Amino acid sequence: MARIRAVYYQVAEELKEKIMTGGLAPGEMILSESQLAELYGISRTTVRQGIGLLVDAGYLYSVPGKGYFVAAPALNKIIENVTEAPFIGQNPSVLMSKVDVMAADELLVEKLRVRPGESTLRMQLIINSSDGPVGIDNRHIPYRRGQPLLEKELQYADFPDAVARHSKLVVAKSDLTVAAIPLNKHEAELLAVEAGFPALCVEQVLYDVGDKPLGWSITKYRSDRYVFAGITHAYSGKV
Amino acid sequence: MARIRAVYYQVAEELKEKIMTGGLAPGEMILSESQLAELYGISRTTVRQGIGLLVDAGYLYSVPGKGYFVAAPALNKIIENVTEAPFIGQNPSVLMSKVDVMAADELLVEKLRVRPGESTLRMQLIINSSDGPVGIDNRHIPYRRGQPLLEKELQYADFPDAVARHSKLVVAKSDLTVAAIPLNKHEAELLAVEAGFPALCVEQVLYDVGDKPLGWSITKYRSDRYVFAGITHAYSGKV
DNA sequence: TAGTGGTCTAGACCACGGA
DNA sequence: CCGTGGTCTAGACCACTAA
Repeated sequence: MARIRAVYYQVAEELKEKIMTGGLAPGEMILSESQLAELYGISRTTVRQGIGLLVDAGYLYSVPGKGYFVAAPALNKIIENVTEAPFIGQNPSVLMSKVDVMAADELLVEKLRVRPGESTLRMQLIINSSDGPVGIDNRHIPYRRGQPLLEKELQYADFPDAVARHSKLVVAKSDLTVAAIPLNKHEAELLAVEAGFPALCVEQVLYDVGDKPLGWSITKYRSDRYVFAGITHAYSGKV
Repeated sequence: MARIRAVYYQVAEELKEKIMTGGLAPGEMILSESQLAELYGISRTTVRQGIGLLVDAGYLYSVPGKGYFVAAPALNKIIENVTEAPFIGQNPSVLMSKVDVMAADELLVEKLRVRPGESTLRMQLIINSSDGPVGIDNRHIPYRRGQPLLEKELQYADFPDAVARHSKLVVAKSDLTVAAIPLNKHEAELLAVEAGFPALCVEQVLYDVGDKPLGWSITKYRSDRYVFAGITHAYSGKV
């Protein structure tokens, strides 16, 4: 085997090619590790390294005691989110319009699992483009006594960043929902449209490694100036 | 080392623990492969296997010639999509309301990159729950001469499935956008609301391995009966 | 020059599946 | 029983980084 790329990488590419061109059908078993090692004149370890790439990428799966099988391709439900592109309009900028500490109401108790009445940091940010207002972002973080309010940190970073900096904890998970809602009168005013105008409502709850809520953000975008976009793949990167 | 789990797995878990409890800060270099091998009394290969898990999961990254470093945790932009949960209402069912072959208009030429006027298969599906209509799904697939119309295949499978079966090609990628739009009079009638009612509009273009469009689906959901939901993680599965 | 991660070898033993 | 993948060892050479 020539050494343009690593040998294990070539093994992976060759197998992938056989799979993608139909030489190996879904459900079919491929040659065993030992057979491939002998076929290519390389060690079993190297064969395993190549096959490992294809398993990780979703082309193959292993059945211990039997062998490797070609996986049925299926668009998995993993979305690579593109957050920058969807702005319709240029030069997005963010303006912190309100910051205060409020007592947790029912909604905050539910979202952040704090005690009713507990102090909560609330921020409102207006997202603008050169064409005018795009969205309103309302962010809520449980207030920790003695934690200074670093506005510049909270303002400029994106929400997960801001929360991680403020809470000094690792944001490990987030739940995300995207919905369509009509804007109420106040929101519509801020976004320079009439009440009832449809908005794209992106809500995100951030959690630490122990599933404790660290922050809650709800952003309402003018539907004519923002869309939520992403890409899904049947096979994941590499090889 | 006891053999409750594989040794390499224990190595990964121990390192992960050190990272998550702050014993190892982001940007910090960990012990080298050889040092860990000696420390645990195992081979370098086994250490590498364990470290590999942490690299894949996003806890560590390697700098050849230098060492492994603790990665700064960041909620990545990968979303595990939950498609089943978001139905508000029970017992979703799908009704194929229209199937025909149409000549490609401008929109179809853009989305499916077919020639203007080319035959295109069009389907309209109404999504219902026990509470009433939820959404309208419009699906478009380039028409291939001699490809029989297998309604039952096209109706019951989800769109990527249906396209894969019909085109007999692997659906490898899809572009997805989620937007908020007001329903027009006809759509509003089908969904039993008044015109202008906000809808969540989920659009998906499916591509084969060569980025050739295989199908285009645009679904409009009643905003009070459907939300788009997902989960994001800073670290990906395993260990 | 010494140490690092990246690649590769030629073995070994194990649990498991199937004939 | 033999073949499979899963784990593990004890080496080797390489390209690269840093002192």
